[in-house]
Amino acid sequence: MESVFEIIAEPNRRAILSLLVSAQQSVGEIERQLRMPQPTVSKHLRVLREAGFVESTVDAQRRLYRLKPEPFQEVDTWLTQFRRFWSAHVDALERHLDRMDPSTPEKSTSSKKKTRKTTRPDRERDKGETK
Amino acid sequence: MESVFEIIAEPNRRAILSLLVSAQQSVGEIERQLRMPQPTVSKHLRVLREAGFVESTVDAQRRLYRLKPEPFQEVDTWLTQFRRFWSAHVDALERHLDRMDPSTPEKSTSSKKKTRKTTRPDRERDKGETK
DNA sequence: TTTGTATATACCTTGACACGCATATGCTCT
DNA sequence: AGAGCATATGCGTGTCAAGGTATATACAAA
Repeated sequence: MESVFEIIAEPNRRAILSLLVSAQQSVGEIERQLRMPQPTVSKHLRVLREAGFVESTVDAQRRLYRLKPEPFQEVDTWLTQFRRFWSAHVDALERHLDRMDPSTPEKSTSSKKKTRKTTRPDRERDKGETK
Repeated sequence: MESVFEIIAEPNRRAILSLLVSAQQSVGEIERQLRMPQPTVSKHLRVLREAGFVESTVDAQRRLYRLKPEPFQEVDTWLTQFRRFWSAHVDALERHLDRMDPSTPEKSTSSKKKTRKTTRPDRERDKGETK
């Protein structure tokens, strides 16, 4: 189990991580909310723990798990190299939309500077290939 | 092969994607730069294409592959839910460092407002558990 | 100590990929 | 048409990880 990417490739693990965003949780709570058998939860938590995604503290018989930030930052760092690229694409799309915008009917590469957060997706994607 | 996360879990595929950031490449160029057998490259490209990470155009016998932005945005969107969390942690670390900063020796929750890009990692991580 | 609860681990089976190798398809040039 | 290059695909194999079931460990309460 090498990289952080293999860790988050597993849907159940992503579910666990999402659960832990709101607050720390015990194994039992995770088990109930996600409706998965306890050994499964424990195994995934072990993987997540060893990969540094979570850490746990002992509370009597319970173990409380919470998120750790580093691996997420690692993913984000990887993503960085593609950001320039995709924001360029977004800009291209934007120019294209500007061009067909009735409020700027002529050539104009647009004059209103929009403060764009390059980190956000511009639209949802639900074109085919879901299966 | 469901999610984008499974796609990028494969190291060779990530290598291919990184290669394509700089410019579009033919299969043969990828093959040579990454030193992997041609069928392997083609197979990974197929997966990447079907997942929407790349698209190709035909140039005689060559096929030129280039990146598509959408799947990366999808990963970025997923990461979003954890950003608040990890920037909170960075802030906590920051406050902690402030507290032991000789220039602000007393209580002070710091007064200098630093413009922080929450999207960047604050440090490298290479603590144990790599295996 | 016994019983109950919470969590971790061991063992087994199954399935999904990734790879190597061989081969097919497609295009170009002579 | 035939030779040669570029890319795709099919098949057999090995590996590894996920899930299920059973069991072990640890703590708590009686």
